[in-house]
Amino acid sequence: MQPDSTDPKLIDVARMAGCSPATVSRVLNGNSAVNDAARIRVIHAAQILGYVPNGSARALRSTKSRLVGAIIPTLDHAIYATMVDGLQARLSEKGVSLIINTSTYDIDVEYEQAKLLVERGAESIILVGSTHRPKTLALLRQKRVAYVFTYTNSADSDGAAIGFDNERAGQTAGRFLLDLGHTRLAMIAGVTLDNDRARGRRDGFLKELANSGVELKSVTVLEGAYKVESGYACMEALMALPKPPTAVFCGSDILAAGALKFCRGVGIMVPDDVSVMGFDNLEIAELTAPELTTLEVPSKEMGRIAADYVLATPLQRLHMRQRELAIRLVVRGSTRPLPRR
Amino acid sequence: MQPDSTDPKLIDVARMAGCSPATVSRVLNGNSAVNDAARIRVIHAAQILGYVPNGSARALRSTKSRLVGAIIPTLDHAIYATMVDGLQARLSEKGVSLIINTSTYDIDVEYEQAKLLVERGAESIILVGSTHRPKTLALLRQKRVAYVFTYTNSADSDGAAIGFDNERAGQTAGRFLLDLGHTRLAMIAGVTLDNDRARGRRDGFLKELANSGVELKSVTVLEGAYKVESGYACMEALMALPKPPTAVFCGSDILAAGALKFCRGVGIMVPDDVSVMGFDNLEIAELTAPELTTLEVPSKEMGRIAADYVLATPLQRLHMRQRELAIRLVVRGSTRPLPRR
DNA sequence: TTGTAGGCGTTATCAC
DNA sequence: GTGATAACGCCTACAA
Repeated sequence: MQPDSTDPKLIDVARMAGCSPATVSRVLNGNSAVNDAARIRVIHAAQILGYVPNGSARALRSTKSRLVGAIIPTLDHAIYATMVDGLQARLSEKGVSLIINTSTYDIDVEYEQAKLLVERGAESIILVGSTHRPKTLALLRQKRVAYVFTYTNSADSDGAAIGFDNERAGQTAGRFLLDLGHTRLAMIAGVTLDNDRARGRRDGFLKELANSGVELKSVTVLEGAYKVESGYACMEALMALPKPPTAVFCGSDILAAGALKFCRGVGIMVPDDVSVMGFDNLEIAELTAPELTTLEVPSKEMGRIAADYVLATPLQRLHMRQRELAIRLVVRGSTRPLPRR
Repeated sequence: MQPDSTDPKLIDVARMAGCSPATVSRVLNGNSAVNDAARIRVIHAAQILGYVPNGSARALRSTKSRLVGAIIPTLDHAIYATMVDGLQARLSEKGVSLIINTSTYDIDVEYEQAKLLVERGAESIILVGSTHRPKTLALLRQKRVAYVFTYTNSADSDGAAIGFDNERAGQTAGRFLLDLGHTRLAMIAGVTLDNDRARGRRDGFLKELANSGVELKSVTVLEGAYKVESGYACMEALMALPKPPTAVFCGSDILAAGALKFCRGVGIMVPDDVSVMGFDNLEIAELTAPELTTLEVPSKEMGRIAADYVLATPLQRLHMRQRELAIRLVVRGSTRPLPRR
């Protein structure tokens, strides 16, 4: 917004309404009691002049910015876009604006963006996962910016966590495939570097297999970025093994969709030749052929709950610091019991 | 950010560096010449103190907020999420923050959000399409906020447009299907109310058919929200017609995917029984079976170009006000020539 | 090259 | 219930 001498300010509204700036401010903020007649005049004057308050001045004087920040890995993954959609919708209802930043899964980039958000006066920041640079969290604490981890259930001492137990989710997947009778298993995981969610899912999956007596050295785990091509390439590698798996757990529906695509291309039948399981329950999970068995992650709800948390008072927050959401197993056509041979 | 007496301010940095606030400001803004020794001392002091500038005070004093707003219909549609991803990435490189708002396709909601963005001091605003409330644009003009339309090629007198000709895109789709020999055609369009993009695609499609002598009253056009279920339901309705179409153009890949899903469920073969064409070239277009023939919309690029526009100086912008991007036809397996009977 | 001083638009603290 | 008045933290002439 360019400065402009004709741009009406609060003082102009006051003049037109025949009162002091203080009264206008009171009306605008709905705070203390103001005479009804005066209130009407102020509202009317503001309307006529097309007055729009200056948020910067407001923030400066009141130390309340009504700004919240979010740093997510990317918006190109529906799971995060949906979370942000829910977050924004809820914040918007309360007149709070959301600044969004993507870190491309890089926690150093995340730090830089956190700094910028602090500078902009963000009152709270939503982060993804629980793996962050110590200096990032130190900065937020020092500047008294509330922060929330999402997609995880492990909060640190100062922040909150809204999400689920990725390790348990991985176990659930493992159990499901084991119960189907599969013993030759493999996993296409997301990149686990600096990514507690991907790591948790993998560890939980392997743990469940080990608990059931599966030899872990027989379980191939490949890692790939959350892209269709990665899923494709990893599935190709898995099926080229001397003893290919009969069931593959993928760390994301995107990877699973890529795996399905590979199978379709080379004539491998899913689920007859191999069962494929995804994670997230994205829209695509219902569009592939066969449709994907997967674990549903409540992204939209997570965004809404994160919004509720940051909108709450510090006192209310105490009861909201740990919020674990349920993960639902969605069984569709991409998995089946291991046939007896 | 809560106020705090121990929170270092610019003046504290000045004291520690043994210089005046003005010098600190100059160093921070990299403006005028400052003695190297002093510069070093300032940077060092800021570092030690963990100084973070107050964006509100900066914005208030300099009337430059380094804030840009975007109002999009939803983040649950990959096409917008991707555009925002590109937009944010580019803005971030220049230290500009992005506030994002979703309008849920409602131009009255859009107006409210524009007001809030103006209040926050957004210097520019990215909008989708060219259909907006007159008062929305009037507000932006009055407050001297630059605005950009995306996904369209029709700018108004003050704004810029970065996108493509939806009508021509619709024609392209029509021509493609006609050239394949189809004459019994139908369309599953997006909701056209207040949506120039959906309307343009539909009108262009019908225009091309009419130009080629197709009786328009024989062409069924259904409208549905951009959801899988809508595509499914509309396709169901189309195939129940006395003379079902042999080719269906969908206003979005989402709708097309829903259409495909319906066909798969009831055993209608695509493309043998009916050709289905999408729009957008989303990731899902390569994941369905058969894969979707579609028109590629350069969402990511649009976001980047929109960012370049708002980052440009007013003078540079003059050459960037209309930017038409190419739409590419992507032929895959969901369409085929009409077999001779 | 550096410092001083004034004010950006608003809200909080007082008196009245 | 209302009005002066003084900041909030920073930038930017202008002066030195």
